[in-house]
Amino acid sequence: MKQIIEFRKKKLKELRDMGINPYPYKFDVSHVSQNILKNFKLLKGESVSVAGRIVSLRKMGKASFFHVQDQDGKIQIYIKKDNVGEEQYALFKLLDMGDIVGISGKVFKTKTEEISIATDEVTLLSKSIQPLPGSKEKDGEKYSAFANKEHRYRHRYLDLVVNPEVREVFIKRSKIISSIRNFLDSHGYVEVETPVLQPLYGGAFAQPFKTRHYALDQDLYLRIADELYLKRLIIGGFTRVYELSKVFRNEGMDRNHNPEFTMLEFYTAYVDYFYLMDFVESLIKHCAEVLGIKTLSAGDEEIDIFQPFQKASYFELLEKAAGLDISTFDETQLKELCKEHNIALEENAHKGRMYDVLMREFVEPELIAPTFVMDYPKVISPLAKIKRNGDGSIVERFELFMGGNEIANAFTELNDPVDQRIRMEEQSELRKSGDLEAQTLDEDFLKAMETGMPPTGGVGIGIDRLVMLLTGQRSIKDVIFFPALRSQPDD
RNA sequence: GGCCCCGUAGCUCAAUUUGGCAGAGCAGUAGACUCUUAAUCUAUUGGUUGAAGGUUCGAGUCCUUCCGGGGUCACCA
Repeated sequence: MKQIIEFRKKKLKELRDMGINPYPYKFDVSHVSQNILKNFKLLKGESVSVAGRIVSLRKMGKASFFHVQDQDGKIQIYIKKDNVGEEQYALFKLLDMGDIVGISGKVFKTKTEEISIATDEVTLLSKSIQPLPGSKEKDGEKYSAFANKEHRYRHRYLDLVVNPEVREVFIKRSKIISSIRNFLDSHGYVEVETPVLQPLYGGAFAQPFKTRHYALDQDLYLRIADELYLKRLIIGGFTRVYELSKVFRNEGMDRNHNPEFTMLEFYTAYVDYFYLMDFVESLIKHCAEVLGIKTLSAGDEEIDIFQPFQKASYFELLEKAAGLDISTFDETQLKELCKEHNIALEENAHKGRMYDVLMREFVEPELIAPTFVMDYPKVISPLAKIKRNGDGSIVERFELFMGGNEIANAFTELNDPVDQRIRMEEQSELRKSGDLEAQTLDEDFLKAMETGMPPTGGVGIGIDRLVMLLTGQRSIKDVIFFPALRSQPDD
């Protein structure tokens, strides 16, 4: 390792002695590789210039081949001593895998029918002194691939250079996000920004990250949701707003959780959750359309995204799964039911918590085809409005499940300030009794709601999980460039 | 946080079962080679076996602790 870097530095010195700046300032690029490969007939024999990283190298005595990788592909370069002269070929001989070069030359096809560029001039654009991980491939099959996940996540730049399919996932991620923005913009939504640093956190059940503002001499929390601020904007007169940004939750990490993740929340005045179901369905179908996807694979099953999404009620699903009329159960009966199925419950678990646990155990993994689960218990939904024509224990809330994963969470928002105060007080009580994730009472928010909030529908969508679903990735770490890892002092 | 698995050269991996000289391919270096493509041929460098202790005549291998990762359960989205 040390010796490789020494050799590279020696080459750097040789290059400088030849009067070559190994780190020049610019290079004029006329074409990208994919463009040349697609338009060979037009470009055959034409002069082009490309730039990129050397990712394969077959040096021979007086003529050589290598591949240069640019933004979305790579192209073979042919360099012949007779064509470029002694000096240029000597420069070429000092190049290594990983160096960034500019090539100008003429487009042609080799004996073996590979579209290539015959070099007129090669320009070193950046000398690499750290070696790339070995990677060779034939017919798409990789040999000694760069596969160690930890190395890939810690050195994502290497992963991106060596594993082009990783780049594809992130290109798709970008497309999904821009298609969401386009969709919302074209439906009259205004993109807004609300505080990341908040004196009180709310809008979800989670523990926050805490930080300190020195000038204010005050503790602040990194937001766990955008909800309460976006509703303040609805109260202020905006009728359609969205925010697409990071939120932070101080909880365990695994295949489905990163401590910071990207969330979309949007709020629509004068609509209820029925409207939102249709809207979310169109939004997701729009993303799939932009990506050109028709089906998703979840385990062995193929899901048709363009089928109409199903709708089912929370308690119906739960009762069907358990074979019992659960909505009439009291706490003791629920506790026994959990016990029967070996589901662990914490000491202070309340009724809503038990519903939630049972749901997760019996129902959610079965929801493969896109399904809106409707009408949640009030106790686990302190910001949602009571179901019209109901008994008061159910709220108008839905979650969208696809492939067994929760993708969206939405309610007809509670806008009755008196009821909202009661619900927040209930959460406060739960908090006092030891539920660290119960929500805090936000007096300023209650005051805002007392000013009058229109009937409103609100949706939250976990973008990372949507991207996982639409790109077929099994780990959230594979849709986040730099996933959270414990820091390593050696690095 | 609990449990299970893993960590050996720049990369991919052997050697761990049964303790006995730390190895291979690729990458690198030197040389040959004017249509190669996992280029080829010849020669060759490269190691604190994640870290620290312990057992032993002897530890990559056994034991303890720690560090890091993966999986899973719990919690959550």
